[in-house]
Amino acid sequence: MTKSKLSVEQCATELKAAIAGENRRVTSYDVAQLAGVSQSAVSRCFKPGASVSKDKHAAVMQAAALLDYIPNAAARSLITRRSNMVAVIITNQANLYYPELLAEVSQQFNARGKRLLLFTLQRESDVDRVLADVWQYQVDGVIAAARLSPEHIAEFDRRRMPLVLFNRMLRDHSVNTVTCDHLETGRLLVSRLAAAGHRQFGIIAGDEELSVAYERRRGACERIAELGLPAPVVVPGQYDYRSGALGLKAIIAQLGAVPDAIICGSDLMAIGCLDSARHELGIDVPGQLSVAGFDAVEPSNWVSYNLTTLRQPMPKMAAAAADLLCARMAHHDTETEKRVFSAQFIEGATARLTPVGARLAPVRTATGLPLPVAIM
Amino acid sequence: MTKSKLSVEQCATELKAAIAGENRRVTSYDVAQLAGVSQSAVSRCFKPGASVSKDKHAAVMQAAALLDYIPNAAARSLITRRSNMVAVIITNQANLYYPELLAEVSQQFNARGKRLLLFTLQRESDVDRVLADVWQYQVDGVIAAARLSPEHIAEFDRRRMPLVLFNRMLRDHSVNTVTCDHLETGRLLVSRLAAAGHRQFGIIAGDEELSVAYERRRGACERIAELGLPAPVVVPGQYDYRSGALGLKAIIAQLGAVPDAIICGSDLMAIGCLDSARHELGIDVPGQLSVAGFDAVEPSNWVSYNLTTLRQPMPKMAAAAADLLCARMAHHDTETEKRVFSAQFIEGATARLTPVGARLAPVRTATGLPLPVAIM
DNA sequence: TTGTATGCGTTATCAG
DNA sequence: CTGATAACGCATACAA
Repeated sequence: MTKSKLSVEQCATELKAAIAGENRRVTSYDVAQLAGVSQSAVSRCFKPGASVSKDKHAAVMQAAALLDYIPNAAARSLITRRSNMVAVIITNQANLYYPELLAEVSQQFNARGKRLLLFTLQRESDVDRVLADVWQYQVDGVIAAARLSPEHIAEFDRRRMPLVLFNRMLRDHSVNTVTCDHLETGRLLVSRLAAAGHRQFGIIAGDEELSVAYERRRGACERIAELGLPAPVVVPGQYDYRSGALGLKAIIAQLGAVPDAIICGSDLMAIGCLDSARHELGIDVPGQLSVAGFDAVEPSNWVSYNLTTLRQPMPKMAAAAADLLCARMAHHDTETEKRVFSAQFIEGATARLTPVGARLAPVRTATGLPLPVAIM
Repeated sequence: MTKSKLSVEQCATELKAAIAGENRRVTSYDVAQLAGVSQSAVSRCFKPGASVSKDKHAAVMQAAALLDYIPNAAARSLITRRSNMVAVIITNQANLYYPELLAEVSQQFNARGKRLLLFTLQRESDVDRVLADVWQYQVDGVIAAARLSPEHIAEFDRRRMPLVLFNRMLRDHSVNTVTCDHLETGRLLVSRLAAAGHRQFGIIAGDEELSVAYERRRGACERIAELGLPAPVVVPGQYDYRSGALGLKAIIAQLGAVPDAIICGSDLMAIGCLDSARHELGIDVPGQLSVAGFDAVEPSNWVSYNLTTLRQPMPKMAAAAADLLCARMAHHDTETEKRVFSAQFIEGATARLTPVGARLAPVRTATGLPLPVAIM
């Protein structure tokens, strides 16, 4: 036994040397030769539910280990037509929640045996260049946290490439989507602030080409109108820290006074607004002015800020995106679905709030589908 | 002309239908057939420096466009033995500078025609599982911002897989590395603080299994000893916000007093320390206590903090990593190189500092190689 | 259970 | 410049 094993090892070293000499990779043929079986037997040994006898399996695995053999994913994907890779397209915003998103999505797909091919966009316009790569690399599906045009969507359809949009809505298009109900979230924030007596609102919006920013702003405006409050002052922003200070000043200038509350399209802007109000303009927050944001990025929770904000259930959203995409990859004919989550209200300490009295209306989904999970 | 073109288009639609019927992909053979050329001609048309006649090229490209043909990267990588993919292995720390790293690295490699296969580690121990995937996917090289054991390094060598360590040092191992001179950075920080009169230091270290944390701490301690200052109080931390407050209290408890300055292994800890000092313990920073961090993450620059810290030149480091890896991928026999950058001192306002008088000693590299760029 | 033979879609080689 | 042909490394239908 020991003797035979030794000789196998000797053969292995010889074989490895030969392979290195030919300057090629270790293939299943090499393993087969060393183990004294056919190439297909080796292939089967590396396939989960294959039918191989116990001792043959052992022999193959030993040979494979001796040769440092690992199946070649490129060759496999060529024949199986699945690469087990998923592309993630993500805009390179200063958005502090993207790392969290990326970490969650990565974890979810790894758990499902998929690897992530990462595409970060400097500008939204890079998406065309990136898509060409996506097609080349034969990924099994795509998660897009970037703005896609209807033409892009059409190309996904044409190529039958499974797609899940993350926090990007595209009206009138049948495409898998995972989002928060940002409209409802905007409404909710106004409701809570109005209940505490705030009447004059200022809004620092994000880039309204983004559905997230648009919906948050629209939800807030809608609710303000419904409640018969004065029209809010809306100024644009870029989702970054600097926009917060600029927006605050623009609102004050436009209104000729400090409003009761400022709603910012993102935490970054809220934090910028807060810093400017407190340290630059000497405004008491929340005594004189309430400030609220969206996203609950890590710094919003720091003692210096303790921001009133709304948290997206990122882990659940990432899991949902993975589920949706995997389902679509398994059966191309599954119906598209929009999963809409609701955000969790974080009271924080930058807004004057009264304890929540009335329960809020249930979150509605755009498709009328049932809401998977109500986080509130 | 128009007539012939029309007929080509008709053929294209027919061909596409046939392909769809056979449920297969569009291949270079299909394009060749439609364009009336050989398959090799098609292949050449998609290769940058190929020799194809002008009109043939045009015909092929037209046919390709009509059929939505894109070369299959898996098949290409099978024959060329290059996948044009680079793996990035990154620990999923709350480290706020990782998104910046990822964005920069992504951009750098995309510019060089490489795609990123992303592997995020929940725990450092996941690295074994991840490496198996790395071998499978036939990536051309690996950027690792994670802790690798000498055994791991050995496996990279054995498989002749190009590797660049990012901000991880491995002593006594010949491996491409891009880092900041964290030792010098620690020394520098102490020098500046000592020059301003700080004598009693506290240090909140990071996880010292990480070379970054270890070197920052050691550099600081070394310099403190050299200057003949009292021994610093060193407490452990986890690189996160919470560790800052815990560390501060531990230092005060251990010392029985508030030290002159606290050096934190990361900005996150410095910010946590700062918040705790100011808002929890009522300590005046920098009047009573100076606080400094490392990394210059985005929040360190916010008005509420304006942290004294040191910035790693991330764009240059990412570019260096890409350069190093690409060089190694092109010629496997290039010598290993350690590129050591120096950090930029950010004065901020959380430490009492005197204007810099004496110039600092030049940064030294571990290998004695010239320093590529002195950022200071 | 096992081996044989074939094909996945491309690039490389070589003769014309 | 062009086309035929041979790899690349694997998975799978089929025969044994």
